[in-house]
Amino acid sequence: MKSFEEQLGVIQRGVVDIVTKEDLAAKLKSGRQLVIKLGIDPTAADIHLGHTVTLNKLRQFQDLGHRVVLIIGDYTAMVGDPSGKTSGRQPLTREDIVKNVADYKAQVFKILNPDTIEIVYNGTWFEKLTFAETLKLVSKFTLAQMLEHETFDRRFKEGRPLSLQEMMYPVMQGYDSVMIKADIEIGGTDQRFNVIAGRFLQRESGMEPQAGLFTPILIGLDGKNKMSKSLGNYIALNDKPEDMFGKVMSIPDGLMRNYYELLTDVEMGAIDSFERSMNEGKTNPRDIKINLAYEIVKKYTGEAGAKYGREYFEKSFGANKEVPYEAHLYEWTFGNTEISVGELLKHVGAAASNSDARRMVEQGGFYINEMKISDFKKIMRKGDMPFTFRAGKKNFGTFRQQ
RNA sequence: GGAGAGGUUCCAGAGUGGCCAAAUGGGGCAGACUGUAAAUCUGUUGGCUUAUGCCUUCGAUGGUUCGAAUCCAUCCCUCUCCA
Repeated sequence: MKSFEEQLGVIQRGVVDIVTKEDLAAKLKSGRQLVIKLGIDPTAADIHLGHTVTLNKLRQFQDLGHRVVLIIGDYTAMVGDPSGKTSGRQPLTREDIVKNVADYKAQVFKILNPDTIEIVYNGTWFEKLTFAETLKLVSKFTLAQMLEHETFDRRFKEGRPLSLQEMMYPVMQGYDSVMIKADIEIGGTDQRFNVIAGRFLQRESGMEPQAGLFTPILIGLDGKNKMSKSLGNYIALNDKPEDMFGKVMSIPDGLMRNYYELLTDVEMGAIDSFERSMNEGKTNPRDIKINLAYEIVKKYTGEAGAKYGREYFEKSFGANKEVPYEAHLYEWTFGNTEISVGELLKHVGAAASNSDARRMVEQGGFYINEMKISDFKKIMRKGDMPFTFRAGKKNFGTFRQQ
């Protein structure tokens, strides 16, 4: 096992808050193998880079030789997300959960080491709790304590709905920590309250409280909101390399440092020198971003994927750009031998409706064989194949007989 | 249990009988500019083989009316205060 100082250096990277530093230090100094906890929701199996921030941290702990426990919150999933507007989720069926977890594993093992990870469902203990035991657990908390949770407090003050069951979320998550005797819990800053509830319950149970390690919430591609699927500003682990590369390239410059630090293994010193060089005008920010995209894509799709992504990007948007029409091939799968361009746009997913397609065409965003098409009623025939099309910047492809 | 406020298009939020597919802002999309960055500017933003046309939409269902997001009834949901 590495020295205390070495461990701390690795652990602190990208971490915005530690509760408490003293507790963490004491645990690390003890020299024993620590239990590191991360809870996950088995609801959405589609992981994006925002989720990887904590996963990366977990991996670091694995590499340091600690015991990493991943808790699948099959019971917590019934409660609903306290931060969300939607309270009260539909309980997932056993099959849903099993499927989601399988999908989840396939993705997280791109980051985590499957050989040393422990995975447990919190239903293991929650399904055994009697109502009396549950009451006893809940009785440890007061309303005032709950209102220390900013999300609850704000909703309460703004007069928005706030259900009791939502308050079970921190209670349950805290109980998980008791059950696995967690030493350190990792989470985004939004997990602060829940992690502290864990410390509280552990102390109540006569245990040494876990330390909380908080990673920032990753900002999405828009540079403003947190990365999330529902906002559409995300990069999924399952994205194709070229899409992943392109998406990284579209982030605002100000986000680059953040992404380097949280999403890549590039040394902090190297990141600093990139930044310096950029600020002094020696390097085009674009090149630093290309490197960033390369690093990220490499992590999930390997060297080959990263190279392909970069080539694709440079061909599409570099100095002598040409649209890589060949990247998306379409066959003539229409019932008819004639089709309006509106139908075509809908078919390739560039437009949601005919009206949408019409708008795009009329606004000059549609090209067939590099020729701008401004007539919405233009008809394409099967015999016109092969031909290329482009609608806006992101939709393009080739229609051809396979 | 009682009293009051409220539920509008992706979001916020106007609209209180016809001029409302519904102001304004945000977001989205398209265009210009560019480094597929940021900022800025322009256009557009329910659907329909584009139409001084039709259909669907203003919590739900019924009703009044030539005509309803707007009025009435019932119901569902949220919040506030009181108990």
